This record gives sequence, structure tokens and C-alpha cells, in this order.
Amino acid sequence: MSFQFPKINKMIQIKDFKNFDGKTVDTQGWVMNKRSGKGLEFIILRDGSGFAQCIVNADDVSEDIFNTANKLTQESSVKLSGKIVKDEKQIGGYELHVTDLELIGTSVDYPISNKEHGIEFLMDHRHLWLRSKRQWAILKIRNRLIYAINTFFQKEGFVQTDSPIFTPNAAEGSTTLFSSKYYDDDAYLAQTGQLYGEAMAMAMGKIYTFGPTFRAEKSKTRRHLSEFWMIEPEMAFHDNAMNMDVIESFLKYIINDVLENCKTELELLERDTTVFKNISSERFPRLTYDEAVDIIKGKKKINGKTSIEVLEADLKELKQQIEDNKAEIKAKEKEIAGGVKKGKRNFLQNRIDTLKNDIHKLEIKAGNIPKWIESAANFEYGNDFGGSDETVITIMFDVPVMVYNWPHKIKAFYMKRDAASPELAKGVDVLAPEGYGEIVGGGERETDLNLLLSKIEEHKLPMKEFEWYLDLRKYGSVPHAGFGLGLERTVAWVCGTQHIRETIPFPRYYGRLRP
RNA sequence: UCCUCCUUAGCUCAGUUGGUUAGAGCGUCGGACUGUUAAUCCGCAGGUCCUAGGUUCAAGUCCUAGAGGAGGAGCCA
Repeated sequence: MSFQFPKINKMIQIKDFKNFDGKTVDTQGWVMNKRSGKGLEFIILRDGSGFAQCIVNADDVSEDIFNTANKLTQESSVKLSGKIVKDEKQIGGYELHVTDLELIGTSVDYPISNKEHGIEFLMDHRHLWLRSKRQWAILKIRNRLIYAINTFFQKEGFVQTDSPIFTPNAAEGSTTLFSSKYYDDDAYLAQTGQLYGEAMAMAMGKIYTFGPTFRAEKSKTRRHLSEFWMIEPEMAFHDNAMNMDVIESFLKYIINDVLENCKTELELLERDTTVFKNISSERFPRLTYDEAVDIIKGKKKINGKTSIEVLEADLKELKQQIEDNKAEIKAKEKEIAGGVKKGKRNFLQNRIDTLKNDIHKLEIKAGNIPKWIESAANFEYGNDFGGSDETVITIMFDVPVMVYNWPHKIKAFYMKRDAASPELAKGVDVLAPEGYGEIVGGGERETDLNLLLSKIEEHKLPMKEFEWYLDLRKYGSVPHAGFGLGLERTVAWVCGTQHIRETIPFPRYYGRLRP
């Protein structure tokens, strides 16, 4: 039995233009941009499925229609009829030669132009910013990642079971939570579904949750959101080594799926996909916390180099790049001073602005490296890694790095202690390359009831709220493990975005609640 | 909570040791142009220089306080 989507209307979507070469079709969408020549209007149409240039020629349409086309403004909505013609120069490879045009909705003084805007302005207009090409590409990739994540787990026999969002207490202690009211009780928005995931894994074997999580950390960095989506698989009868195997094949699967199915979007984002070239073939490095610390402190060589040497080489390269950019600016400025036509001058000035911007970014980077070297050298064994420490580790490799066997003191109460070395807990963090930070955190869960009891006391957590959780250890407890993947950090890494706030339609972060 | 930087036209920004009537590009609007790719060319309009106070003959520029924003630290996915 096959299912057929109902034929609701005869409108052809832009993504399907390739199937109608030479045919006359009806389509509808919004005007992204318009260029005019005498007797010619070039409309860049978007309909959510893609982008296409539509040409209105005064010879082909009535005077009324041509005038309507001539008056179209950015983001007005239109219904078009026309012939689909192949043109290699176009984004989708096809353009529409318009024979009929109908204005659906007007648009006056649309605030977002094709020129650059500052982040605050764009965020205030997030509801409209979503219409831009770049945001379209990011949301398409986000969508594909979600699809790939679900496909991977469903194929592997995981059951999707969701955890509650209202919770009576903090699951992990440390983090600040958003408080709320639940009838007459105090409640908090969930920071993780972890504990509930364990209960569901004891019922279903292998499960995953996929939902929003909330953290009231006053973090203003490119890696933080107050509301973000997390995928948390939990597997009965798995230890941490098996957990790491799952994480690695999972990441390989979803990255490959996006690379294969989002070529247009990645191209539009100008994402350098060569950074992913070793993802499928190379085994992700698995470092113990101790080994990672040695790398940070420059005691351990990778490919014959210490982290300090790599950082110093990077710094030298950055400085050279800054010098090169400065030289190019000088040359361009000289050219402008010599007198050139307006078009050429704009072009040169634009290039100069880009270079200046780059220099600014490079200088910030170059300024950071000595700080990183210093903070790496002073790293104290037993501490958690800071942002710079993570970067130092990941620059040594071109694939994600797994760090496991952490000091138990800096990890959550439910993490399993290593029987061989009691100071360590069997947790694992996965660090994404290029400074995108920790995308996965997970580990094996403690099964020893007494250890759990003492840990809950140690963390000063309310024992009463954990009684149901401790039941899981009383009735047929088994070794189990799981992890959490931050969706937005993963999207940011895949897309190569500067900031995580572009990776979710309406971001919530410290200082931003609307739109 | 702490550190650094920013706030000038609708947008992105420049504005010299404080000195006449505050500038540019883009966008809008009007015009030219029959294949444009952020089109190009010509023209018009557009300002509470974040707010309050202070120094000064004179403040966009200096000082103090406040508001808003960006980046980072800590914390984290």
C-alpha cells in the first residue's frame, strides 16, 4: 500500500522547476529582490523551497502586468505564470519567463535590505530575518540534522520517549534553573531529561528523548543559549566503551547525511566542507582526561608536535595574514587615490572594508593565543576544561575528540565511578573541531546504591526527590549508559556559523526574550 | 558576578589636538538604460550625534552617572 499526498493545488514549487523544463507553470512566492532594465524586470522569487529568477519582459505581457511588476517591492507576495527555461547562471539552474503576474500582498518599507546589518537589528527583526537566504540554509540544515538523528536511532531500534519539562528539582545541582509555579508547588524547567531517560531505558531497552532544555546561566558567549534542544539516548546493558562506539557512529551518520543532502545549503553558507573530509574514514581520538591534560600542558606530542608548538605556529601564521591584509589595503587605497570610476571604487572600498574586518578578527585571535598558552600552562589537574582548553585540544586533530575518565568530583552525582581508579568517573565529552566546543556529554551511570546515596548527600540534593530514581537500582539494575547531544551546537558546527543564536528560529539567551 | 569595547540618517559606518551650516556608502523615492546577478548611471529627501548632568567663549568630540548592545571569563550542551 502506498500513500499519496493529496493534490491540493496546481502550483509548482521552485525546487521542482527542474522537472518542468520548457513547460508553462503556475507558481507563487515572495519577491526577494528586483532589478530593472528598460522593458525588463528581474524578480528574484523565493517560496521556501528554493530561489529562482523570474523575468518579466514588456513584449510578453500586457502593459498593466508590466506596470505591476515594475512597482513590486521587496517581500511583496505574488502569483506567477510562465515558462521554465534552463539557465546555467542561476542558483537552481532554471528561470521563469513570466506570462502572467498577480499581486497577492503588498510590502511597504521592508526593513531588512540585502546589505549588511548589525546583530542587534537583525535579532529585533528575527521574525523577518528568517526569510533571508542564509537563515533559510541554516534552518534547512537544522531540519535535515533532526531527520538524520531520528532516522539513525529508529533504524537502530531506539524508542523515542520524552521526558517531562516541569521538574520539582535540579537533576544535576550546579546549574541555575528557571523557576516556575506548578499549581501550588514550586517547579523548575528541566535542564536535562537524563534521570527520566534511565527509567525509560529500564522499560524499553534503548530509548532517546528529543526536547527543549532550559538553563538560566548568565552566559553571553557564542556557544550559549538559555533554551536549547537536546537529544538524549539511554541504553540498558551498555558500558562507557560501548557508549563511545555509539556516539562515534551516530556523529558520523548524521554529518554524512547532511553533507550528502544539503549541498546547496552548505554552498550558500560558503561552508568549507573539507574540514569534514576525514569524519567517516578516521577513528575519533579517544583520550583519557589525563592524556588530554598532558596535551593542554604541552607534555604530550601529537603528530610530532606539542600543543604549544602548534599554537605558536598558528600565531605566526595569523600575524603574517594580518601583514598581508594590511599590504593589500594599502595597495587598494593607493589605487583609489589615483582616481577610478565609481563602480570600481565601490568594489575596492568594499574589499578594503572586508580586509579591515578580517584584520580585526585576526587580531582578536592573535591576542587570544598567548592567553591560551598561558592558561594551558597553568592548567591545574582536576579542573574542568575551559573554552580555551577545549580549543587547544581540538586544534591538534581534524575530527571530533572524545575525552573520557574524568575526575568524579567535577561530574554529576549519577556518573559511574571507575572500579580500577576510584578518583575517576566513566564520563565522556565530545569536543567539536574549530572551537565549537562540547557537543556531546555522557557516560555510564552509577549502579551502586550506596555510592549514589552518599553522592546525593555530598551534592546536598533533596533525597526525597530521588527516591523514585533510586528504585531503578533496587529492581533489576543493569549497567547502562547514555549521552546528550546539543542540537544547536551541532548545527553551528556543521554550518560554520559565527554564533549559535542563528541556529534556532527564535533564540532565547541572556538578554533576549522577544520576538 | 567580573573584565574589555560600542551607541552619529531607515541600515552599516567615518568624523583629526574641542572650532563655521555633521559626512559617505547602501536602502527609500524620482529619472535613464532590453540580460541584470548585492546590476549600473544621474538626482531628491532623510539627523533628539543613546539619556541626564557637568567643564568651556565653544562639546558628536572632554568628565560623571544611567540605559541599551557586543565580545570574553566563570558555568555549561
